[in-house]
Amino acid sequence: MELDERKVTILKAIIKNYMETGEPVGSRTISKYVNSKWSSATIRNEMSDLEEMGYIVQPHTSAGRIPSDKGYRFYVDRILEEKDNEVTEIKELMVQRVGRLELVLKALAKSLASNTNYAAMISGPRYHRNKLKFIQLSKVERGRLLIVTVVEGNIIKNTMVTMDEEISDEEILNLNILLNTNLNGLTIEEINLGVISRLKEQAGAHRQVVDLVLNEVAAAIKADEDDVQIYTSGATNIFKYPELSDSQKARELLSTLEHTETLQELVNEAGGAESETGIQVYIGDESPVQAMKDCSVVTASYELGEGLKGTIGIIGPKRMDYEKVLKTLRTLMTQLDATFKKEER
Amino acid sequence: MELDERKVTILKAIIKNYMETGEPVGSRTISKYVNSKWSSATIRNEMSDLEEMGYIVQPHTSAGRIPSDKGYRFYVDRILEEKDNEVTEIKELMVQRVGRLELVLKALAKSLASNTNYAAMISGPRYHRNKLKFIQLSKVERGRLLIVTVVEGNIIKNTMVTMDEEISDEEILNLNILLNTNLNGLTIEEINLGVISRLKEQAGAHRQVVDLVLNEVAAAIKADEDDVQIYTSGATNIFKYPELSDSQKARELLSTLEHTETLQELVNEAGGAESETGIQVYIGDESPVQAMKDCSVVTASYELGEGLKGTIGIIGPKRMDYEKVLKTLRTLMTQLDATFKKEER
DNA sequence: ATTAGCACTCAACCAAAAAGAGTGCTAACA
DNA sequence: TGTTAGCACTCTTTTTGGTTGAGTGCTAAT
Repeated sequence: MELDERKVTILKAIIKNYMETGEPVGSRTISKYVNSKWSSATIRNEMSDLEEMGYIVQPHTSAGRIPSDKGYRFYVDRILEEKDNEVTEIKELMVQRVGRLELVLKALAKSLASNTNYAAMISGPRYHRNKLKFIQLSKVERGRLLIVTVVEGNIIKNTMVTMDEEISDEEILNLNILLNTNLNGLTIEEINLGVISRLKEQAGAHRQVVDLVLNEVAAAIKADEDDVQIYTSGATNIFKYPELSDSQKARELLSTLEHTETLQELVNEAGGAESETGIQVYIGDESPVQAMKDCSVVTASYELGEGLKGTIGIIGPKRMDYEKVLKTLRTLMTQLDATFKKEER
Repeated sequence: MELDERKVTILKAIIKNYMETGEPVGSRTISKYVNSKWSSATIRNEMSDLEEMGYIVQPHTSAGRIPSDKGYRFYVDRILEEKDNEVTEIKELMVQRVGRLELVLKALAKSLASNTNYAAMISGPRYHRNKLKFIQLSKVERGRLLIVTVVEGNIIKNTMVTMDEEISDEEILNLNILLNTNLNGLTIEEINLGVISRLKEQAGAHRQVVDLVLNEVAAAIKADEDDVQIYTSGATNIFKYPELSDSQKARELLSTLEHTETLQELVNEAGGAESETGIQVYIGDESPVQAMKDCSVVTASYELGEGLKGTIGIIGPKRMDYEKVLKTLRTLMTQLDATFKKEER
């Protein structure tokens, strides 16, 4: 059977209507919806075909139809593409203080969630393979050393360590120079035994401190690789959609959103499967996260400077307003890119 | 009417039983519960009295009784006090890396939530009136300056700024010395015009940089005063308690837990009303947050070093296991104190 | 003062009935 | 031949009414 123009029109109408109401839609409704060009009986016939072709389903015999995953997929793949991508301005993003990445991400998630009325998720950049850009030791007080590490992408880590050994300001200065000249531009993997022993040699009396510092730096970065920070917002938005808000489903979903380990998978998947635009749409079972099989998930990966990547996700009902979400994400990507590029020089 | 011993026994039994089952408890149940000393009829009479006195209520005419807020209050105030405060060991806290306060707090919230099966909330320390301990400027690359600020309590802030002006390593060294000697030990409020102009004078050619730095430091600290970070965990635990998990209530509660602004009030209140132990119990309407009127909230304030205070909260059903929660919090306080004191030297 | 007993209340449960929404099919129509 | 009106049918949802059982309040006996 072929998907002729009328079928497409009707399918479109069904999906659109269902997205608005969340209720199964019947033939009469559609008949009125598409300007009474066809009677409900005709629509019924067409619907019957569409069901046979797998684009829509009936929750039960005497109910209207709702789009199947395949239906949504069709909608996303074909119908949305036709539209021109007029870029609407997203509400001015609160990206002012880029030094404080954490806050920016949180704010971003929040703004996304309240803009779309879905749940939003955003992962901090993954740290992997990043080059050390700058190390700074400072003596904050007797026996306490502050280690500041900056890697490419301007991500800053602080670690405070306590030392037994006493160390003078001048010695710290020298250590700083030593560390920076030897380590800058290296990735963690590249700081191997050879580099370390050379460092220690040059450190002279303070090889212990060097040891300590290297450990801490490694640990700080390591810890972050394991658990990339993930921020969520608007989780409770799902209560706005009756089909998701029965106790059982809601609980499962919210749980998943709370436990970032599971979201991690989503991030990995999204970061891995490179689509052209960096935007991925998972409908129902397509989602890598089982708990979201009744939802749709749209992910986008953003980039901040030298290959540092993070992921943004919108989680909502299958009948989410794909058009708006995609538009929003696209705009956001553009803005983020612009912001970070400017910041980067 | 007086609350004689028998009434207390019965009230206690009602509360305890209700806390276990979550169902209204009837006279027969209690009759058996307290070792058949009194018949159900007697219990009924007593219950009738207790209801009149406001300690228990009937959800509807032919149901058992459940404790009222007043009933719980009685339980918390009187009955728990009697128990000896044997301190049980809390599961070993993951407080290893105190440099990264954020992670510690998150982990703490998580552990609390999973230990108690209620929702947990923890606020970072409030920043107010804290003395600057250390400032460090570093040139990360051409035209980019990293400002690291440490205040008492070892809370570290980073800010990255971009400068037009070029500045040499040596000049930065001097600026560092200048800033530290002039600002150390001062609170933000104390850095007034006088201090600033003196600083600028001494800065010579680089008064612009000084300006920039001071602004950033002020902004960094200011921003934090406004929105103290609050971390929550185990929000979905509330689904474990049927009386809280109907869609409407759950939604409201979860929303509140998600929007930290409201929690802020809780933190302020808890921090303000100093009880002897620093632990506060809010039952139902007593809570400063309206959305929690069907819950009980237990807050505790902890201290980390020089007057830096934060708040921990447990949010659960009114029939929460007060004994366990209080015990857990008390132990936690002790451990936190110990940890931070050690860390502090 | 305590308790047994009984009448009464009310949520919860269940089944059956009615209502309503929507379909599929057939026959008529343009 | 494609479209449509109409009707019988299906299935969910809502309503209704009856039943059950837990639990109470009151009274009268102990």
